[in-house]
Amino acid sequence: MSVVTRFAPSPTGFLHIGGARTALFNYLFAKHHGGQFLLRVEDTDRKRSTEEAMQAILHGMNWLELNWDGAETYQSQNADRHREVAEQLVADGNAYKCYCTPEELAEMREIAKNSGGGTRMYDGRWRDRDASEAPAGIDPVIRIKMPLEGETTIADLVQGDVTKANDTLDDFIILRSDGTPTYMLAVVVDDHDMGVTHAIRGDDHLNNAFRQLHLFKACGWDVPEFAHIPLIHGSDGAKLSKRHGALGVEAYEEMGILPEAMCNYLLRLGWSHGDDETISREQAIEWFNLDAVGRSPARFDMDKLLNLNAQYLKTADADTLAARVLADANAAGITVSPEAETRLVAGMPGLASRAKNTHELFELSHLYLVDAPIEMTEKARDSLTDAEARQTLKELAELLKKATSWGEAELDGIAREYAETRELKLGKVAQPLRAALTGSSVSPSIFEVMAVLGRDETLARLEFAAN
RNA sequence: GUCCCCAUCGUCUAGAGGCCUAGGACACCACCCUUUCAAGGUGGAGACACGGGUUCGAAACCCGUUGGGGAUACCA
Repeated sequence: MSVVTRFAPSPTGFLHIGGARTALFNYLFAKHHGGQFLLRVEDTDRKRSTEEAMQAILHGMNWLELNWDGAETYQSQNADRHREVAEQLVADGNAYKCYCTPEELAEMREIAKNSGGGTRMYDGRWRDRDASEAPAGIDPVIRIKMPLEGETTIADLVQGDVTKANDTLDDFIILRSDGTPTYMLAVVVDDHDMGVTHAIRGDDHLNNAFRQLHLFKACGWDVPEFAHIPLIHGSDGAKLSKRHGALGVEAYEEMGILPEAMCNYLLRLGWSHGDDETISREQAIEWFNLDAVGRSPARFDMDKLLNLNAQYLKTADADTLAARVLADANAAGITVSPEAETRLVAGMPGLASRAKNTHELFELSHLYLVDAPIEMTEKARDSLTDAEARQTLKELAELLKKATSWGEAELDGIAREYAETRELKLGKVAQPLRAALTGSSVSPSIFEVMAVLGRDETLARLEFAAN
C-alpha cells in the first residue's frame, strides 16, 4: 500500500512554526516512502476562516518548498458528502439525532465538571429515544454513538500505545443543527475519501484520535495510522499561539532567513539522526522516520536558527544571494550599476561568511553596491584625518598603479612590501586602506575587496579618500 | 476538577541495561589564526527532576512523587 499523508491547516491564522513542522514531517514521511503528500484546507468553520489566512498558509508552504501533490482541497466543498455520511450513520443506527438545548448542555457540563470524573459531558439522553419524542421547533444535531464501556487503545507511531477508558468518550456531535459537519466528522470522511494512510499531526489531537477511531469504525472504514508529534513551545514553555507572540513563517522570511535553514531547523526540533545537524532536503527524505521523533515538546530557539542560517548563507549560490541583496537594495531605493552587480557576485563569498541573515548581507554588500566617491562612517573618516594615513594612501596608490596584475595575492604582497620598507605594521596600512575603500572600519579582507573592486574603482576610491 | 502525554547541560538533542568518568550542536568563556569584523581551529564551564523498586549492574525497565504540557465546544 502506497503511503498518503496530508497537512490539514485551518485558515484561521497564518502558518506558524508548529504547523510548518507538521507539514514538513508529513512531506518528508510521504517522500521517504515514495508516497503522496496532500494539502487539505480545513475551512469548515466558515466564520473564522479567512481568505487572507489561506493565502498566508499557501505562501508559507511554497516558501518552504513543501510542494503538495495535486491541487489543494477545501473541506467546505465536501459538506454534502459529510452530511450524507452522517445521515447514513443515523440510518444504520450508529448515530442519532439529539434535540438538546444549549441550556441543557451547559447544565450537563456543569454536572460533569463537579462530579470529579466518571461522568460524561453529554449524558446520552437522546441516544435511545424515539424520533417521535422530538420536540417541535428545535433543529437537531447528529451525535455518534460511542462505546459505553471497555477501553480503546491507539498504537501511535510516535507516542506508542495509548489507552483510554471508553466511559470518558461521550457521544460527540458530527453534524451541527444547521446541517454542516463538525471537524471530527469532516476529518474522518475526508481522510478516508482521500486515501490517507498516515495522519501525522500535533499532539493536541491525540485525544481526538480516540473519537475519530470509533467514527472510522462506525463507517466501516479502515483506520489510518496515527502519529502525534509533540508541540513546539515558546521560550516560556507554553504552547505557541498568537497571543504568545508566535510568528508566522513569513515573519522569518522577512527576517532574512533562508527556507532551507528554516526547514533544517524545524526538522531538528523533535527529530534527530544521531549527531547530524546540517541536513539537506535530499538527506532528510532519505533518513526521515517516525521512530526518531521525540516524545517531549521542544522550545523554539532563535539563536540556533540564526546559526544554521549563517551556515546556509556561507554555502549558498552567489547568484541566488545576490538576487536577495538586490531586492533589498531596490527596496531601499539604491540604484545598482551593472559593474556593481558584477562586484557583488564576485565578492559574495567574503560577504556571506559574515552575515547571519540576508538583511545583514545587504548591509555588508553596501561597499560593492555603490560607485566612487563613497560615503564614509564617522569612524572611517576619523582614521583618514591623520596626515600620515593620507600620505600612506598616496604612496600606496602610486605602487598599486604599477601593479602588473590585480589578484588578491599580488595586492597583498605589494601592501606587505610597502609596510616593511616603511617599517609599519600591516594594520597601519590596511586600516586606512579599508576606510578609503569601504567607507567603514569593518569589512572583508581588504585585499579581497581590492581584487573584487578592480583596478579603476580601487584607484578612484583611493584618490578621493587621499584628498 | 477529570482524562491524556511528557521529563538528559540554559536551549535542541545522542543514549534500545554494562561501550557513560553521559556524546554532539547552539549560546557562553578562554586561547590560536589574523589587516578589521566574521568565519575557522583548540580547550573550558555546563545535565540524567526526586524517591522507591527490578538487576551482579540502571540515564535506560517498573511504581510513586513532583514539575511541565495538552485536551476537555453545535472551534479546528
